[in-house]
Amino acid sequence: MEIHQLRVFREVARESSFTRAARNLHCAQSTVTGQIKSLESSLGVVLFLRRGRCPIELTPAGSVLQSRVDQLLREVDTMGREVKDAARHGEFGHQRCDLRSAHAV
Amino acid sequence: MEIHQLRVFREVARESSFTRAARNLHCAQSTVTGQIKSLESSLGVVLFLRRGRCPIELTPAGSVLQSRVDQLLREVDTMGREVKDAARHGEFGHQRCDLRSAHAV
DNA sequence: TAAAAATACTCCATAGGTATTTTAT
DNA sequence: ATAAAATACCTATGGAGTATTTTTA
Repeated sequence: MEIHQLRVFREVARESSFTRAARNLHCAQSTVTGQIKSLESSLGVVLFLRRGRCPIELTPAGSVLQSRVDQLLREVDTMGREVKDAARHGEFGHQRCDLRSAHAV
Repeated sequence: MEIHQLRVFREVARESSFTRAARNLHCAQSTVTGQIKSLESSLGVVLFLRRGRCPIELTPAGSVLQSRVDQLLREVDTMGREVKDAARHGEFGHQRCDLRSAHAV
């Protein structure tokens, strides 16, 4: 289970469509299929019932994931923002914060 | 930022050492270095101050990440468990839960 | 038959390893 | 000198694409 796979999952579940999710995510439909497949195999569960035709349907496992994934991705994004903020205007009374020189090789 | 990178980060921060983290995670020291580097580059920040010698030290950005990552990974693991549980003994009064046949190709 | 997902294939990026070098104590 | 991290290099996996096939409403 990886974060980028959860983002793909969220979009597929929201759209009930691999094709529309791919359009919204600016990637190929086969990429979405692959991401969902590898997410499913890492979890050991099937998340969507495919019927060769839109709209696809969530399995019980997929429903549970959908009910959790939004909140989790929000927390991930918040965490990322806070980490970046700490690097930018963070605690410089903390000695040896040579982040800029370390960054600018 | 990916989940496996956050697991590596958590262990490095806990141990204050790339080498010990690698041992605990059963992987090579250079793998840990690489994971932390790619995490840092995806976030655009430096997380550890390296001094060619143990123990390494967290930057302000690294400290913020450390203060959040445990909780987040716990939620990830909980979510994974719940998804698997839903597939195993989940809502079978929900019609067409043919997960087993879909699984056993 | 038409729209959507799966598949086959190719390509490239990167995860992960071993061996070595650099660095700081 | 020694212990730890960085680096160089190699391989294998998998992410991402295009083109095609399969499926079902």
